[in-house]
This record gives sequence, structure tokens and C-alpha cells, in this order.
Amino acid sequence: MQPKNLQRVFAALAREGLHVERDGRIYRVRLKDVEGAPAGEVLLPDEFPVEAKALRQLAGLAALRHPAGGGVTTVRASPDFHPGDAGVAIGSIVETEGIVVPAAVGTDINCGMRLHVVDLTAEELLAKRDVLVERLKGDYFFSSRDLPMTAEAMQGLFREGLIGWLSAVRRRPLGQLARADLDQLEREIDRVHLGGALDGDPRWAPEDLVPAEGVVRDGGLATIGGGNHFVEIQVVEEVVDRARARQWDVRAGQVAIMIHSGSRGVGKHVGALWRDRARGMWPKGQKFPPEGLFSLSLADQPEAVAGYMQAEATAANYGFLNRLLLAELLRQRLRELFGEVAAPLVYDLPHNITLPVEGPARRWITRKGACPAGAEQPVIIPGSMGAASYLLVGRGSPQLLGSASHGAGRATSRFEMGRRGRETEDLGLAGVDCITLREERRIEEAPAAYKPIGPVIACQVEAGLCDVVARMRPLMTFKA
DNA sequence: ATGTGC
Repeated sequence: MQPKNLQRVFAALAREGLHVERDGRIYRVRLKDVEGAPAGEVLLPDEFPVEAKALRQLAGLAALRHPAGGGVTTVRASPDFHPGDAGVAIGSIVETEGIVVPAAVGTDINCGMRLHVVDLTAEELLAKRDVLVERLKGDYFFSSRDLPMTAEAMQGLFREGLIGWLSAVRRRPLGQLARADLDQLEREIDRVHLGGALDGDPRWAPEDLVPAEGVVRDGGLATIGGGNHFVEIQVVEEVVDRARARQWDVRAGQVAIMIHSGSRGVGKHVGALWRDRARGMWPKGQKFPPEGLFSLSLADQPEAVAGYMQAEATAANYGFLNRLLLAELLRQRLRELFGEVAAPLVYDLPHNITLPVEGPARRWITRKGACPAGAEQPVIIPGSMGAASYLLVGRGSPQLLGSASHGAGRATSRFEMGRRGRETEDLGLAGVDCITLREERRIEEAPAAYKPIGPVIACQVEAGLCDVVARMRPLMTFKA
């Protein structure tokens, strides 16, 4: 079955020098006049519309090379592929050799997902819905939370992630962290991708977050952030893979907590700094890369490549803690309302990050809105606030370089959703319990803004990228 | 995406 817009999109792209072909669910796109560039490959469910802008961005990414040597070797895109507004399509997975591309990951460094299960049924939880919502509004939209961090904790966090942070907090637990179960947080580090600990350095963090001594009062930690980020309370609707679900502590009928957030202002700080540095270091007199996707080359700027990787890691470490603390605030509220209820971490992982490929340190994979899906590894794919979300297990397939999608994918722009909201079209919000201080957010992020999650999941299971372990349904969604 | 910013 042909998507309706296919011929039109292919013809338009051909006129501007892009060659596109389709082979079942795989689309390949290539810039005709760039010798030796790999084709970008997209996996898309049948009948999903193909967006010209996203294909153009993918072809540009595939053609990146640095004049001093090195370039992009492989480009793939996941089924939630859609155009990005910083020149890189969301859902892009890019392997580079000898270069890193700061703009490929952008400013939303270590945006990712976290999933907990809670030993409560939906009925038990909803019986106290109103008081829970009131308290969480205070926590997430400020005022009632108390999370001061010592200078040592911030330094430890930026330098070595959750491990460094936790050892500093153990020495001097402040505010609500004095009520946290630090032993449990330490045990759960096993369930954070890469141990939530990358080699960073405080020198890359915003200055006000790393004072020489004293306490950071409001470092922006445990904040949800805008756009598609959320904290959602769900119920496990169906367990599909019983053995694995048992192994991961997941049972049908349980409440779940799903968190989608990133490194907030720290990622913005690092991403913008290195985007500008990469531009400034571009060899004089050389043609600029498409979309401002300046790279740093190991051949002539090895210290810049190392510096960027350390800076990205610094921001990524903050992203891991941001999600951990969003969950910890919720766990503390649940304890207040329901007593000592268990709420173990299932998994936490980034879908916006550059990681080295095993072997000699000259190849990297950047995922921009694509979830790592290594063999036997938990994969978390959220649907919209009106649709199911999924816990899956990865299969390490090379088709998307060991990745899966990071969601259903946006179908309609924020701007267009605003217009539809004013026309009072049906945005799929019936029955959705969305808690936010901004009415426009509810509209921009309404279920109708997203593609259907079902075909996105089915397409990836059929392609052998991952298998479903459990499906969750939303009970209430917090959006900043 | 962003304590959004020409």
C-alpha cells in the first residue's frame, strides 16, 4: 500500500537533487551530487506519511564530512522519524568515524525515559488522586519541594554522575534527601543505563551550579521541562512476556511511573557552547556543512573531540539525576499517602546522546530521539498522554544500529495544534487527566498531535528490533 | 528542546 503523498514527495526531492527509493517499509535517501556519502535509511510503518523536510535533513546528515578527515559512515532513522527544528530529524541514528557532531545531539542532551512500578492498584491510587495531585503540583511546579545540593554533590554529579553525587549526599544529606532511602538509590544504579555515570567535568557546567563551597538552592533539578516532557502515572494494562516481566518486577494491574525528561538548562548550555565552538573551529575557506552541522575532527582537533565528549557527558550526568529526583519526589509523596509502598526502578535510559562504539576510540553513535535497544536490554517507548506506553526488550538488531524509536513521533506541529485548538477540533483529550499550569501545553501535546503508537510498536517488533514485555495505560500526566 | 527570544 502506497502512502498517499509518496509520489509528490519523491518528485519534489528529486528536483532539489535528492534521490529517494522505497523498498517495503525501508526508505533510502541520498544527495545525488555527494560522492561516496552513505544513504540515510528510514524504517516506517505502512501508510505513514513521509515528510520531505525530514528526508532532506537525513540526507544532509549522511553527507557530512570534515575537510581534515573523518565523516558520517551510517545513518538510520526510527519509525517516529519527523523533522527537527535544529537541522537534524528526530529519530536519527548516526555513526561517525573520526568526527563528532555537537549539533547532531543538539541541546536536549540526555533526554530520556525512566520507569518505576508501584505496589498499588490503580483503584487504590485513584482513591487519593486529588490529594496526590495537589502535592505533586507543589513539587513539580515548585514551592513545596526542598532539594538543596552541596557544592560537593554538584561537583561529584558533573564529574562522575550518580555515583559521585550519591557519595557526596551520603556525607551530607540535605532537605528532602534526608528522607530518601539512599541504599535503595545505590542499588538501583544497576538499572540505569551506563550506571548513570559518564566521565564529565564541572568546568563544562553553568558556573552558578558549581560554587566552590556552600549549597546550591535551586539548581533546576527535579524539573520536568517543556515540550513533550512529562511525568505520568500509569497502570500496567497487560503483561506480554511474563518471564521477563517477573525478572524486572513488573506485574499486570500495578501502578507505574513513567518519566520523560532531560538535562534542562545544563544541556542547553553545553550544546550551544559546542555548537558555536565547532563553527568557530571549522577550517578557514572550506564550504560550510548543510544546516550548520559543524563537526570536530580527530585528525586536526583531537583535544576538541575529547572536550566535547566530556562536556556532553557532564550534561548527561545531570539528566540522569534530574529523572532520578523527579521519581524520588513522587516516591516520597506515595509514602506519605500510602505508607511504605515499594516503587522500584525498572530502568532509566537516554534517547538523546553520543556514545563511543566498542573498539578503538574513533567511532561514535549519536542517537537523536532514538532509544538504545541492545540485546536483552529494557526499552521504554511512550505513547501520547491519551495512548498506551510500552516496556520492551531490545534485540540488538544492526538494522537501526541497536536502536528503537523513542516514542510515536509528532504528527502535527505545535503551531498547527494551536490553530486546531482554537477551531475546537477534537484533539483526543476526552478522558485524559492532564495536570499543567499552561492551557496551551495541553493543546500542543494533545493525543491528536502524535502518530498512533500501535503501528510504530508493531513495525519495530516485526522488524526484529525489540519485543513487547508490557503495555501501560495513562492515569494522569503532569506537564510543565 | 531551552529559566525559550529578533
